[in-house]
Amino acid sequence: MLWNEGTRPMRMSRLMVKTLREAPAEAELPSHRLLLRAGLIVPLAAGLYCFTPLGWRVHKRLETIIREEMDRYGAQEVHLPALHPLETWEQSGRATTMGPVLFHLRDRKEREFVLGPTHEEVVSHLASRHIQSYRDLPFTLYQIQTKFRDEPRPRGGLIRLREFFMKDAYSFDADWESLDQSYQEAFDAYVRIFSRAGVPVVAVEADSGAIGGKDSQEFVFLTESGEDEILLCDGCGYAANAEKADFRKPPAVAGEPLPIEEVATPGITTIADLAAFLGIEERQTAKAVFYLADGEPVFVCIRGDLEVNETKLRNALKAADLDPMDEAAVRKHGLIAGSASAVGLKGMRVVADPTAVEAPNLVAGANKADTHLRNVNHGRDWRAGIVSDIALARDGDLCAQCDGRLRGRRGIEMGHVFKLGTMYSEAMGVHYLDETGAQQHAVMGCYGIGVERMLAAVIEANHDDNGIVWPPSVAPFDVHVVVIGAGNDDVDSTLAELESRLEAAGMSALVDDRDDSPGIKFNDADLLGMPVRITVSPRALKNGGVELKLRREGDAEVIPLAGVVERVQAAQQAGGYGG
RNA sequence: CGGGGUGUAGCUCAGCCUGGCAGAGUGCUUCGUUCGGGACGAAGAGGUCCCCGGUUCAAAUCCGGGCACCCCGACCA
Repeated sequence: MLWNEGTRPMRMSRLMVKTLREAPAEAELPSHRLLLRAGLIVPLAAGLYCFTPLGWRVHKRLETIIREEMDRYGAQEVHLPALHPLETWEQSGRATTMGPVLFHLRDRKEREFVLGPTHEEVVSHLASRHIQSYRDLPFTLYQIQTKFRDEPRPRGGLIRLREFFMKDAYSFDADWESLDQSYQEAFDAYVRIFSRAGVPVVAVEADSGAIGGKDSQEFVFLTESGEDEILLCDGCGYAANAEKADFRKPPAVAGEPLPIEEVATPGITTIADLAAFLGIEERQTAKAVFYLADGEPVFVCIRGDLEVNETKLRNALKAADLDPMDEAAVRKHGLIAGSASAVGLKGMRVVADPTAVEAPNLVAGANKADTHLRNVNHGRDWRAGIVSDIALARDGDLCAQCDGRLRGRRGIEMGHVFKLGTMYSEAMGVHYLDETGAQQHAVMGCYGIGVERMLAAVIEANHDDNGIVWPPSVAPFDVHVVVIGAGNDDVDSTLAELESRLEAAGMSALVDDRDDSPGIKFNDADLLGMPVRITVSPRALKNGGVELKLRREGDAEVIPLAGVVERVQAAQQAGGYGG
């Protein structure tokens, strides 16, 4: 649990760190500001940071927690190359689907390589060399390794990097039932990892993409500054990424189909205006949205009171790429934005949400300006090529599973567990012979955790106005010793005694021996955030010992030197993060 | 890639509009006084004013182009 047992306490005067009184202007997130102010990281370029000794110690402790929990359930650590031949990515087809995020390079013989953004292909290659029989399954491999992604927008300090450490694990099973168990083991390990590291997370259902796959869950750290929209039911435990979230849609206004008729709607181009103008509800209208799916025009229709979920739409279309049409494309395909409908539409695919198909007598566009149609009915007036749930769940919507309501929250994805299935084992040739001698593809799962992102979240979740408040499990040092009055014989001898006691107990300590004022030292101690602060000073000695203060609590107390180790241990236990 | 913002001392920023000695705070060095919550005095060091080009007697300042960084959206751990 303590990798640095027996090491001498680190002297602040020797530690390669410089705290900053003010954070650089570009840093906005608390974690970003504190990482820079405490000198844990130093920027090199957008999305690239150097870790200082202090920052790297935290990184290593997080890695240790991850390794222990992965090893605990039998996952086996490996190391895979970060440099991959381009052919490996062509073999899976992801050289094109992941195209823009891949960093490309060539060797001296002009052979093309990429820097690995993830390792499904390579681990599949490795596994394929081993797996021959069902007797070789199941197993889970993992590594903690650098990933490279040419992100469109690195951001938030350690939140979104171009080079980062990921703990990525891959399970190989003979069938889906066995995968369920491997998946559950990984899931349980993740719960323990985040709990130990002091990162509160919620597991939410996530989109598994158009590439097949089955269950997929994300471990999300809830924070206003998060980039993901999460929906949580206030009634049952349902939690899902907005991309995936299911909800109960309001019922349609019932009625027998009436004859279609044109109505003049001068200047009306939005659903809200249309409903107000005609004195009807938004759910009595049909909303039209236009997309380009892999370059092909797609007409999308949904009931007017709902929004389109682009992830669900992409999946329904099995499209790799989906973008809303810009004005030029809208014109090019002869669509009238604000007055469009699928009635009489030709030359493009039509995708509809069931709500637009089931509701009778909707008001839809007439495909000419300032005009709409009343009483449009699916089947009679238009027909969708694809009918699929493409509605976006929003804050306040009804839960699909209980009578509760969904609440929208923001969050950052810390980890992802995903039942991949056989996509990669088919592409990369990972197969085995079953009991009957038939060739089968291994069923895979993959499980990722972003280490730096987790570090940032630890700080987001554990800080106050004065600085970081490390959970004992990941603090760079167990104890921060502030020395006041160095040169005084009693202070010097007490410090020496304290240091040897801490060392003997296997506790790591940072000793602020700098020739600075007490105020500077106390403020730095708060900023750096070690769980326990011990002050050695003439005043404390006069009061019978050294002063001990917990970072997460306000008051200090003087205790005899002999009681220090015991108190520090108690504080570590009380931290609530099983070390 | 679209939109917005910023670039001047290690850090935070002023100066730019209205062209004319490159500045403040903080940090750093030295000396002295201090010594329990970012002390005080004195003396110093520190600059490609993001880059390239243009205008001008003269450019941090005006004009053109480029780059970098940050923030918001489409993607991910």
